[in-house]
Amino acid sequence: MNHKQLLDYIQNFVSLKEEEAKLVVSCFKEVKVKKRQFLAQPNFINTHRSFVIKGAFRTYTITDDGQDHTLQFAIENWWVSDFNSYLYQHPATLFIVALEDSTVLQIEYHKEQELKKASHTIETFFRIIAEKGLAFEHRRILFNLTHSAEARYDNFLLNYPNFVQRVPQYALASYLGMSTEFLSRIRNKKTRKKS
Amino acid sequence: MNHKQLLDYIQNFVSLKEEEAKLVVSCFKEVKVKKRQFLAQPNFINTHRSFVIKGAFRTYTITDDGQDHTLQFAIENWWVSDFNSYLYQHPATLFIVALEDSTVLQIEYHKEQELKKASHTIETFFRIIAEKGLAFEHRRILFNLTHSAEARYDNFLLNYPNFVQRVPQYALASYLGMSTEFLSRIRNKKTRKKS
DNA sequence: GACTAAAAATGAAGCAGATCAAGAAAAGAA
DNA sequence: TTCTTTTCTTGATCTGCTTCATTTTTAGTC
Repeated sequence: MNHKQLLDYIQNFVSLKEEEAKLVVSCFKEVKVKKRQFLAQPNFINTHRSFVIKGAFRTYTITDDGQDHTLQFAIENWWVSDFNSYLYQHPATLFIVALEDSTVLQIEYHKEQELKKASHTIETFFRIIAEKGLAFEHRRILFNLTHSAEARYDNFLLNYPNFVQRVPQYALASYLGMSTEFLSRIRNKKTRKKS
Repeated sequence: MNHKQLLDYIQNFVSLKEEEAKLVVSCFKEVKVKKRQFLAQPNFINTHRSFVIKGAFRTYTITDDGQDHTLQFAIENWWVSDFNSYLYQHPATLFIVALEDSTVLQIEYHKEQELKKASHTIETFFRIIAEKGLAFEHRRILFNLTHSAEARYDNFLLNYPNFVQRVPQYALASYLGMSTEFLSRIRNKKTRKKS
């Protein structure tokens, strides 16, 4: 049962009572997505947010000049959505695409509101993950402001070594704010050094 | 009474009962900070977070090569802290300096935990501001990834026209991820165009 | 109002990283 | 296995932005 994975994840942060756990489970429905399929697209509202059970996703936008920019990746036990679209229930600006055949658990926006209203503990859980997300993005912004392209790549490699193999290089480059070509050069320089 | 300003702010998001309002008020203490004084410094834990009643602050770091990078500004009705230090109660990496003579209301970390535990509504409030903060930083990261230095400045000007006068230009430049000189050139180009 | 210190402006030179173009390698599909 | 498409690599050239050095302007202080 895939809901166990979600409950385990939640219980890292808070302890749910029996009924709360049941309530949570009843609000999430399983969805399977094949590689290259989309979970969300610009102009459509993100009526759901998704918890990744298995697989990997990329959240990105395409600018007028055709350039591709990655805002986020998500693998097992991460959440994925166009968060601005979800939070404000406005049309999305981002694509969310599956990088592998994936399974997610989805909750509908209004169901989430009900959950948070019904249980102080669940409210606490959502507060905690929002705060952690915010702290994470602060670190990211600061690191991006203060480091070169190469240092950003090194840092990513250090923090998410397992991630790198699962993500196409052009996507990683655009996440780190550099061109595919430049990331290719950085990598090439490193492998030459090592050997 | 300055606590009214805080309560009004909170009640934009949730409705507090009489006792909850009193409880909140009892947890915040007023602190005055003169221009150029520090609210926080690297290596010290942010034991408090601050709600700005009056004045302006800048949150920044200085890299080994002496460069100054601004993570955040805060004016009236904004929160200010080294959020990673506050959330995890770890030593800070950021300076927080007053850009003007300022007044803040401070809450101690453990008091905030108690507040959130004591009241579902207050928990909801903190969840909401964390979510809004997260959505904001997502927009910021995406905009930074997808736009040139000049466009980033234009966007800031558009969204925070009143802010620009209160913030030194070198600080704004470092917030927007460009050198002071380059921002100067951008501005100069614009004023020449207009006249 | 004169003096001092901090911030902003300006020119010249340099560079990190982008762009363009073309080929090589890898992954999917039939 | 072959064919097709996508991804990655590599070289050549270009540019947005930085850095450095100096001057001008603004703000703060006695």
